[in-house]
Amino acid sequence: MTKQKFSRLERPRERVMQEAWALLAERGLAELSLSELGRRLDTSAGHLSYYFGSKNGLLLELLRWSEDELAKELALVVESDRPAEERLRQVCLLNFPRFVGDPRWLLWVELWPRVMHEPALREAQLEFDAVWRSAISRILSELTDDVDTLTQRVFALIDGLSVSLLTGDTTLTVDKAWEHVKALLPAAGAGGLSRSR
Amino acid sequence: MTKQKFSRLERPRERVMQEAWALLAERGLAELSLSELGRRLDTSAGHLSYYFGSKNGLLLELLRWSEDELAKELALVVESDRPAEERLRQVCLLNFPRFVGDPRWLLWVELWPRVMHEPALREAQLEFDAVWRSAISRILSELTDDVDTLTQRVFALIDGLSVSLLTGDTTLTVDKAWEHVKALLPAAGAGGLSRSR
DNA sequence: CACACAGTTTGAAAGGCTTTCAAATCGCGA
DNA sequence: TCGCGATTTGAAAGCCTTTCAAACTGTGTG
Repeated sequence: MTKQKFSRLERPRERVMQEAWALLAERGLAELSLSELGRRLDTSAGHLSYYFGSKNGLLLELLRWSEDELAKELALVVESDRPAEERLRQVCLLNFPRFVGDPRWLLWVELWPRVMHEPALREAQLEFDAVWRSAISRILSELTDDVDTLTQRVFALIDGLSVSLLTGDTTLTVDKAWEHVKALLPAAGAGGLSRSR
Repeated sequence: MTKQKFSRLERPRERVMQEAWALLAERGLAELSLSELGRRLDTSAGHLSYYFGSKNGLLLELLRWSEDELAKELALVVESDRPAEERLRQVCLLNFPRFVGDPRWLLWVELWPRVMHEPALREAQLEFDAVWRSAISRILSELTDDVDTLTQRVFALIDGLSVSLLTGDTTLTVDKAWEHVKALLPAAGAGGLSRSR
């Protein structure tokens, strides 16, 4: 009784993910329908709904798929022996949107307004958040005593910067975004932005 | 030829806004349909679509409606003669979500992922953002020389904190959120979070 | 080797949504 | 009072997701 549940789609699963990802990247969230996805994959919307439970189920799996991938790279970064600041920088670069409309952040943003009304989504949010939070927390513990406070601050700033990068704020670049995060770290070099007088 | 366009709905318009707002607050974005709204207002979905141009049109008007309201209060705060830090605090309190699932922030979050593909939405985003950005900017100019940089940083942090407040992060309160923003200001009192050694 | 059967796939149906449309209605200015 | 543009209605069109029965696998068993 080997559990062969869904096994037939196991290889194709990857294909579904990639196609959905591509669709998200080129057309945006509004255009991602199970119908359209089924059309592109030569299968039926009904089947996709069955396989993922629901459209939201697919979106969640898609987010999980990409977070799992990133988690591996994140572990490497966190465990490297570079200086804390450099590790934090790499975490930021890993987390920031790679380009305007990056599907991963599209999914995150889509998740937020639904979290209040759907416990399953809230759970997913907490689960994925925890990965990044603990990574940041571990690094910051080498730089500050009030780890929780600084982690919360850095995490929120990263979210805000990511939204700007996602939506295509032309005044912000990834490098600048990192500078903003770095500025939250305890004074290692130049001080804060004060008023010369 | 007095332009009476839409005048018949002008008074009822307020009622539409309020009902939509209430619906958003109690049931969330996923449940806000023109059909449901029409049902509650004893009119038809078709009419709402005609009047607002589209469902997105309604959402945009709803956001504009609430931003306009806040802009008035914002002006009062910015022009008051309290110390810069206190004015900034009031701006933050004005801007942060008032409760978990605050419709205004629900609308903001809904706006973001659509901005890349719909020029009209991008324009609205820039317009509304500018109001807050310039208010923050004006205040920060009293505290720092590099106004643009600090404004961008503060603005991003506020966004990130707002998302946390919106989704109901139990470890964050409005007061704590303000403390985070305050910590970005040039050292007026206690220094940053460094590591005691 | 055939068969049973759980698990998968299909295509159509159900029901909800937004948007469009023609027809009915309204109300202002002449 | 009438004409006419603007509004309102309700139904239709066309999309979507989800559900469902029916057909189809492939694997383990007799």
